[in-house]
Amino acid sequence: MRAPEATFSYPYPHPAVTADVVVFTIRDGRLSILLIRRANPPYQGDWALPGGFLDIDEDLDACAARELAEETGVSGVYLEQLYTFGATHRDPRERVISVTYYALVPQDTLATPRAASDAAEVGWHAFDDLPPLAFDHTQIAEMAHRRLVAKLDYSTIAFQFMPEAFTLSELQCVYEALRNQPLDKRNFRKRILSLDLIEETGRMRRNGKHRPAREYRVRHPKRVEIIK
Amino acid sequence: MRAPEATFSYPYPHPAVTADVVVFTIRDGRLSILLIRRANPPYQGDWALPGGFLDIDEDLDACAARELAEETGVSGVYLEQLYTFGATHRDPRERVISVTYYALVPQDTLATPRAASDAAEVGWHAFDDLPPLAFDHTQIAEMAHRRLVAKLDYSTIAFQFMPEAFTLSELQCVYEALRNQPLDKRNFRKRILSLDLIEETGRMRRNGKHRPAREYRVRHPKRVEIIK
DNA sequence: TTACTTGGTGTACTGAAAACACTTTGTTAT
DNA sequence: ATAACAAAGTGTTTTCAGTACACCAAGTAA
Repeated sequence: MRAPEATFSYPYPHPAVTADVVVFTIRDGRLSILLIRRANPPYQGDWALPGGFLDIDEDLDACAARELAEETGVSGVYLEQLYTFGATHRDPRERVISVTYYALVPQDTLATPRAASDAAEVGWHAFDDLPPLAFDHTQIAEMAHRRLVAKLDYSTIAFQFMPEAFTLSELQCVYEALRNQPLDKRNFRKRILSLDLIEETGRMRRNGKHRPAREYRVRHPKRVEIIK
Repeated sequence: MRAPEATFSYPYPHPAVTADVVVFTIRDGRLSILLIRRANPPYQGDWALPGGFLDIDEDLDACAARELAEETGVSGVYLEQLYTFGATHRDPRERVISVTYYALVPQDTLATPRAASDAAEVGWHAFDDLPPLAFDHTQIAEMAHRRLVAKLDYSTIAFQFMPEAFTLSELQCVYEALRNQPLDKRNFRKRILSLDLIEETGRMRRNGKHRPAREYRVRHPKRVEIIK
């Protein structure tokens, strides 16, 4: 812990730098993001994106991953830099530059995330029904959403939402939730299988009172590729 | 001017923030970028991207535009945020976060850019024959190039390289320089004209000892649109 | 055994991109 | 004047990927 009376001086004014993360998942067939309720001013009691200040000897990506792990317990997930927000008065305390990231976590990890550090509460919120957010976080979440939807069409990013084993119907539900429109089952399966990026596990999944479905796994789970 | 003995103190260490810009143009049919030779340490005498420190009451975009104008005299061009680089020791002086941008300027603006401020020299360099660059600027330039090439396929970004009036052959040369491969003339013209984004000026261009070409202009020069 | 629910499969149509060669119009040299 | 040259300009056919579309299979539960 740093002594509170220590100060750090520079010949020119320096902004503070934070990393903030938009964590997406699919819950109950709806695209959702993870929010924390702020325990302290400013915007005390409001919902906000998880994130926090950059340590002076820490890489930006590491800061985003650390804040994500500290505030949600998630690690090892897909994390990508989104954009850097730096409007002069976006934080009332001091000049703050926010380097933002977005993360994709598999369905049903973290059914009930625990509150930690400076969060009074943590919870999933359906993206199409977000509460008002602190700072410029609504704008950040919207940009992350646009990027995610755009990447659906030319990358394999959607696989990052899938658990280790899944069925083609489950994968189709993810695509439908993200694009917000139904897809033809035969065309969808043809297209996905032709990418040759998933393979059968050999097991079957019994999901209800009907015919069981084949289980698949992603061949290279960590990799997000550009396609076409 | 700020008094040199003034200092600015914070209870936690703060990084410095810069904006650096990769300025692209097409010169003699080759994709080129604008570099400055550093007048001061570190990396004194080396080539580097134009850029500089963020003023504490200045937006990030404004900083990039200001540095671009100060060091090259260019303004009013297409400028887009690229990525933020913040590896811990990318600058030997102190922790520096670089918010990078890329800019596209029309062919033949700035045939001979003038050196200014902390640049000993300014010059265009063909992208496929760059000198070693200071800091992590080679990495930044390569990322800007990947982004530019990717955007060719799904946006109208290439028009930003064109002067007010141009011929279809000139436009095709730009696409060929960026993709580094020849294109079919008939298919190219059909595709470009079907976008309905350019119109004839009514004038003809005499470019040599052969048939003159129709001149075109962009309908909405400032706008970069996503297509398809 | 029947009704129900989701899993799983193939073909025909449509529209966009790719391949491809010759005529036109101006300039310059003889 | 005319012939040689150089880049401008112009349509059709082929190919491939995306879309539309309907029925049988396999398990569960009453």
